[in-house]
Amino acid sequence: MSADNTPDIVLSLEVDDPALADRLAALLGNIAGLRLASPGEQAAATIVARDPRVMPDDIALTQRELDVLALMAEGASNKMIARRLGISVHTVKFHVGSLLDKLDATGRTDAVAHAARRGVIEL
Amino acid sequence: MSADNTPDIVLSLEVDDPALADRLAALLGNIAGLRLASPGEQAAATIVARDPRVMPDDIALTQRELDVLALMAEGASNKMIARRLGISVHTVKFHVGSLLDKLDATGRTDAVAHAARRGVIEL
DNA sequence: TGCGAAACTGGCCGGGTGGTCAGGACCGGA
DNA sequence: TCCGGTCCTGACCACCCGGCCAGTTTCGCA
Repeated sequence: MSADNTPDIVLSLEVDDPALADRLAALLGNIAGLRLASPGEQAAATIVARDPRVMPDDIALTQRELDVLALMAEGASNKMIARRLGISVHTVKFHVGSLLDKLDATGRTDAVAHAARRGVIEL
Repeated sequence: MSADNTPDIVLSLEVDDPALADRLAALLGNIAGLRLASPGEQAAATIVARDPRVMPDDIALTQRELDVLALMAEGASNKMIARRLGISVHTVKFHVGSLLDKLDATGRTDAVAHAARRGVIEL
């Protein structure tokens, strides 16, 4: 806490680049009125710096995979996707499998999260 | 630029609460090695603070639900979440059920998408 | 002191999911 | 012409998911 009665502003760090994170932590470490959050502590604000990852070249999704991905992001089940695209559930599973592979995801939720992070889809 | 040859770290502010934004700007304004971004300037990192009042009205998630939600967004299965939080799979399902209810989602993928859209979690 | 909210646990079960096999049709490039 | 990629379909199976029922403890608030 500062000298006055105002509590410190608690900041948490979410910086991918370790070097940048270290520099920020060092700079912000001992500033009056400011404090870095302990792990798990609720922060008033968060310092964010994400790597803009290479994407469109790297991951080449086919049009059909993009169709399936979009419906997955809507929370649709394989059966729903099949109905909407007019194909069989088997084929949907086939595309979902390809997506999990290409996006390096462990499940459909992870796939949607990865795709959103990489800007492949917009939530 | 600092005295040494290392360029300043440029920070941009994305803080909803004007009072908090002012305090942060004042605190960070004159730190050697740090600089706040000019409007439109590309920043190395961003300080983010979503207005805490906007969302609890809308959707009031408990801390535990937020824990579970965060792990869901990482693609973790119920079993993984249970292990990471040190609770049983049943309890995880309980929280997931609450989340699906509160977020008006049909499944975990939908829940993560909804939460990301509403800014409850950051992908 | 009671009462509700939150967190936690258990069992059960229908349906969904993901992986693995198998195949066929189409099309463009080597 | 053959090859690879895309898209499509089928079957099988272990596992996961979500919903249902039931219960416990802890904590804060009226």
